This record gives sequence, structure tokens and C-alpha cells, in this order.
Amino acid sequence: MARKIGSHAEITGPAIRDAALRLFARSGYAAVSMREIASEVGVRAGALYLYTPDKQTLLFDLMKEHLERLLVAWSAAKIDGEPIEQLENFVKFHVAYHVDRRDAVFLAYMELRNLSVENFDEIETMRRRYEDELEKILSAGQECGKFRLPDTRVTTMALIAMLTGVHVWYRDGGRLSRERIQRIYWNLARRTVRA
Amino acid sequence: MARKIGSHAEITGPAIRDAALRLFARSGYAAVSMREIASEVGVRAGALYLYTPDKQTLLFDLMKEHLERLLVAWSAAKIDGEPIEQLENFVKFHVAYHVDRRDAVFLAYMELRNLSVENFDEIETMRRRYEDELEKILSAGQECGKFRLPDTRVTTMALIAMLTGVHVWYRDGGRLSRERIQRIYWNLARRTVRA
DNA sequence: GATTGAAATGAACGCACGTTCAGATACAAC
DNA sequence: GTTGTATCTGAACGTGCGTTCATTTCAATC
Repeated sequence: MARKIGSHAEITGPAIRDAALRLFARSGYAAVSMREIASEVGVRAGALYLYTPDKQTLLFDLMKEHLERLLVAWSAAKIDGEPIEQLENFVKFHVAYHVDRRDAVFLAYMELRNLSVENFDEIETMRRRYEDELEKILSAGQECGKFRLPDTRVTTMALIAMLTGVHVWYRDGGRLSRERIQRIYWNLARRTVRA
Repeated sequence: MARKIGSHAEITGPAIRDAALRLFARSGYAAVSMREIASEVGVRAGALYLYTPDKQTLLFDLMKEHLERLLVAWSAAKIDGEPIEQLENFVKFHVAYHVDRRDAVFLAYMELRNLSVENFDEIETMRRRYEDELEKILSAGQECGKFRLPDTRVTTMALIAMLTGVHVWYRDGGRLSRERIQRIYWNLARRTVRA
């Protein structure tokens, strides 16, 4: 049975995370004060400490939650089949996910430096797990002769960088639809593996 | 005739910029104090203000200097010829430059948020000028039928992101030589434009 | 309507920050 | 050796930070 909590907490907890995510993504972890986050939520700074032990943990939890969700979402989205189909699936998944969660993606990229060593290691391990999913697809394609890659590891990093870069320029309601963007990136990625 | 300056200034000025670049790149602008920078140079914080009006200007100057040097270096490196040759030249130039100046590249990417509005606009204009150099090459190739691109602008952004991503994983003395890395990225880029 | 306890406040803490500046220092010129 | 000046120090400034905690608020329960 779930522990009973007050009616405020049910709202305030997630609201704090939302506000922190938005502000951290916009201005950077170090540039955002606990007072700003609190003000965004409509609360005073002290109240935040009912929901997080400290600012560092708030950042870490946001990044960890992002990567956990990413890995779970990928687990649900991944398919069996030919490497080329798996790659198409990965590319479209990655682009859609990164377009839909720009703030979280941005945070997880930019704020690694502000994590403590242990926290950094944990996040980095999860990121590496995700990158490995792509690398496995590329390796499989390479081994069965379907892909021709100059270097599997570098191609993995190059593809990840290329795809993730969508968050730099994508804007909601922009010139291109989500689906069009997915197709463009898939087009580019397919050429990269020469399949 | 050059204005005469004391013997210390000839050394200290650049030393401050070096230290600031290194520390900003490592820990982030907001996380580095003027006292830390001064300590790295072997001086007290107050002395920094003989060389920069404030911390923000120090950051801005580092970023501006990086982009100026990048544009100058590209001006010197760029060639005429077929789009495919121009692209090869651009890719190899970009990779080499970004591998050789990881700190400056990192700074110019990560610290845009910490610039004042006017400073941001100036830096962004210069960055855009550089990106346009690639876009012009892609457009030329597209128009003469040598390249087949799904979308010139998106391909530009995708290629820039892919190439710049080298700074994420490159380490001096790593598994791959600079030249090998240049060739791998050129290989990937060429496929991208289907040339 | 009294009781309860979670939620939030508001004031305070010690600390580190960017920046200033009067005074000390070191060094080149004479 | 004295002077002049570029360089640097050391102390101080006001500010804002993350965090704590005694106190207050207030909705739910009886």
C-alpha cells in the first residue's frame, strides 16, 4: 500500500523537477539558484528541501531519470530483424526522443561536469549502455557484410553526434515536421553505413 | 610603433587567457572563480583586472578569439575546385582544427549561455558565418548534381554536429592518429553527400 | 471546533563570489 | 641611488549563494 502523503506534495515534487529541468537547461546548473527554482514553483527556497536533500542531488536525479527513461523507452522500441531495419528503427527512435525532450537531453549533455565523481560515473555508465545499443547494431551489420564501416567505434560516435545534434536547431512548429526530420536523418544515417 | 609595456604584462596577459581557457573548459565558466584563475597564473585575483575589465569579458574574448582564429584559419585553408574536393578539404580542416583545440572548441560550444545578449549575438554571427562555408559547398554540389542531399540545411547541421563530435572522444595519444581520424570522418562525410 | 501533522515560511548561518583600491613592490631610466 | 611607473598585493565591499530550523499555516481527521 502506498504511503499516504499530503495533497501538496503530490503536485510540488514533480513541479520542482519540471522547473529545475527547465531552468537548468536554459541557464546552466551553476547559474540557477535554489531561490529561482522555488520562485518558479511558487514557493520559498526552504521548501525545496522537503523534496530533495540538496541541489546536486536534484541535478543528478534529473539526469538519471532522463537516462533511465531513455533506456526503458529504447527497450520498448527496439526490434529484431536485419541490421538495416534495426538501424532505421534506432535512428528514428533517437531523433524523435531527442526532439521531444530537448531540455532533458540538453541537461544530460551539458551538466556532466557539475556532477560529483560517483554521480558522473553512474550517468556515464548509463550513457555508454545506450551508445552500445547502436554500436551492437553497427557491429552486426558490419559482420554480416551488410554495412561497410571505416571504424565501428568512430562511426558509432559520429552517428550519435550527428543525430543528437538535432536538438541544436530543432524548434517546435518549425519548417520541418517531426516525421520529415526523422526521414532526413535516416536517409543520412543509411548512407553513412553504405547500406 | 608598439606601445611600450612592462615585462610582466607580456607574459601575464596570455598566461591568464591560457589558464582561464583551461579552467573554463574543464569546470565551466560559472564554476571557476577569478581567484582560481589567478592562482593558476601565480598571482592574486586583483591583478587580473589589469588585463580584463571583468570575468564576462574574459570569457567573451576567449570565445571571440577562437572564432576569429577559426575563420582566419579556414580562409587560409579553403580551396577552389570541385565541390567534392572542397568538401574533403573542409572535413579534414574541421576535424584537425577541432582535435588540436579541444578546450577552445568546448568553451565556444558550452558557454554560449553565459554570454550577455550582445556578446552572444556577436559570437553566434561568427559561428553562422563558419557554418555557411560548409552550406555553400553543399549547395554548390547539390546544384551541379554532384551531391544528392535530402535537405541542404539539415545536412549542414548534421555534418557539423558529426564532425565536431570528435572532440567528445578524441584524446591525444589515443588509438587512432590524427590522419586516420581525418580519413575516417572524410569517408563518413563523403557517403553522406552520396558523392 | 479541537487535534494533528505535513507543508511552507522567513530569518538566519557561514561562506565564496566579483570587484575595487590604497598602498607596497619591483624594475627601467636617468 | 633616486625617481617614475607598471605591476601586484591584501584587505575590504556588498551581494547572493546553499542550506538549516524554529515557527506558522492549513487541510484533513476525529
